[in-house]
Amino acid sequence: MKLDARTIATAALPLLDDGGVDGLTMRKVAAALGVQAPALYWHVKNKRELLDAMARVLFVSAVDGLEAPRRGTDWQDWLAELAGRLRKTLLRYRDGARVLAGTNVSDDSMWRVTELTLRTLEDAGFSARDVARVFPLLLHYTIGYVIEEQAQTGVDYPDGNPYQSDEIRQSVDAERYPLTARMVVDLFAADPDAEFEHGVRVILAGVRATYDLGPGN
Amino acid sequence: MKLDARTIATAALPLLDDGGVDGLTMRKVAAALGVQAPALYWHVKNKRELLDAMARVLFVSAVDGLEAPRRGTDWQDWLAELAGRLRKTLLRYRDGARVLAGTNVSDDSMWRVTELTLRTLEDAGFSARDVARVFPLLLHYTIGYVIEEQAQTGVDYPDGNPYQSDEIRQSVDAERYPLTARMVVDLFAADPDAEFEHGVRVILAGVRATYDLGPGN
DNA sequence: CGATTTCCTTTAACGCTGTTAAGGAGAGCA
DNA sequence: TGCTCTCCTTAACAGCGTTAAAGGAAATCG
Repeated sequence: MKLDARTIATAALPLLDDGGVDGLTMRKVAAALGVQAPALYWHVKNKRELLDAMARVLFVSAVDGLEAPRRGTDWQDWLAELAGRLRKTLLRYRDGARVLAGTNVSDDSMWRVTELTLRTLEDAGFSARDVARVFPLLLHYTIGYVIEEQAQTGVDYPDGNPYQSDEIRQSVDAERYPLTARMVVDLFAADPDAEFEHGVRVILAGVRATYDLGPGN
Repeated sequence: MKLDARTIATAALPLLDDGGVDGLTMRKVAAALGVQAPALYWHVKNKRELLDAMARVLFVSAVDGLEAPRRGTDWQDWLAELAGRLRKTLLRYRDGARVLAGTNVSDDSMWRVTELTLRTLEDAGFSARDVARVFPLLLHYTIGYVIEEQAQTGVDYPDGNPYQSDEIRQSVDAERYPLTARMVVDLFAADPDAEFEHGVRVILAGVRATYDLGPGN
């Protein structure tokens, strides 16, 4: 097999599923490729760069095949789908969001999807200034949401994950904090997909309400 | 000095500033307390638990002294201030957001501020169901934003931080992606405080637009 | 009072990590 | 043949989180 940063990163991603990002070692990655650990350093400067490459692969696969909104498609639906795609991709591997978070992804596909987004928003009538703020807003929310989401199922707690609903339920004093107690119950009963989508919709509603839309919208 | 999880965590936080969370070692923390590394394990089960304790200290100090909105204070201003406080606290130490992100903070003060938020929103006329969604929304955005923010100044890249504006500017093809090229320039010229505040305001506008407010609001 | 127990720390050591140094096998080319 | 370039190997290093075992100080007990 031909080795390069991208193939290494691609091989490394599934390894996240046992042990998460903390459990990912150069030796494991090398073994998965049938190679010794130092061999990786020919293609990748260090582990940080491997993680960057993994983040890139993740992002690219999230926006792969993404096209400009078809005529008649609402810009909000299009953005919601983009955020949903990104989330689904991050959820495919344990700690996916932590891998992407704060990583410098400067791939061509990154700029391609950014440009697509900006153009979509400009077409919808937003000013250039406003447009530049929407994409980061959605991105930050998505990453924050998924990090939290994956933390709930991810971390290996030897004796009882404290994210377990029962654990948390018991830790909040229902006498003093009745609203919180009820919220916690609701939160664990909620469908994460719907909850995320809902958050995106709220943000998009905020975008709509905040910015001046040009004539015709 | 009396040692316990909280004092250890408090001593550990400033150590984040050199090396970030990846450079934080039990031995360094121990040294800062004038003690040998294994001594920490009497007070803390493992490093994960130390990081949890650090996250708790961070969160507690963020909401310390927080009070319900004074009469006449808009609920939106109050929430914006809460988010701003959290951000400022996370920014005090390198990788502060990464430390907090996805950590299980089940401190009493966590529930106190949650209850405060919920009550504030209920007073503003929101339904219980809707109310439970606003707090996570702001939290996720804030964490996502600050992680990104700290990544830009945090990571040690030996030769040139690729988050540097010049680096990124050059990596985007201004011919094919003109809107993106302009956005990148704007993004680096922007004031991060204002940008964050703006994002919060958009979200709050979305909240206002999305949910039914009871009579009188 | 000495003996015992409890609490907290120490020293020593374990297996594992990321990473570097040095060298070798093979291809392409002179 | 011999040189060079590419890519992998083995060996080794310092440093990591963590555990085991022992020690010392202070409180408790008889």
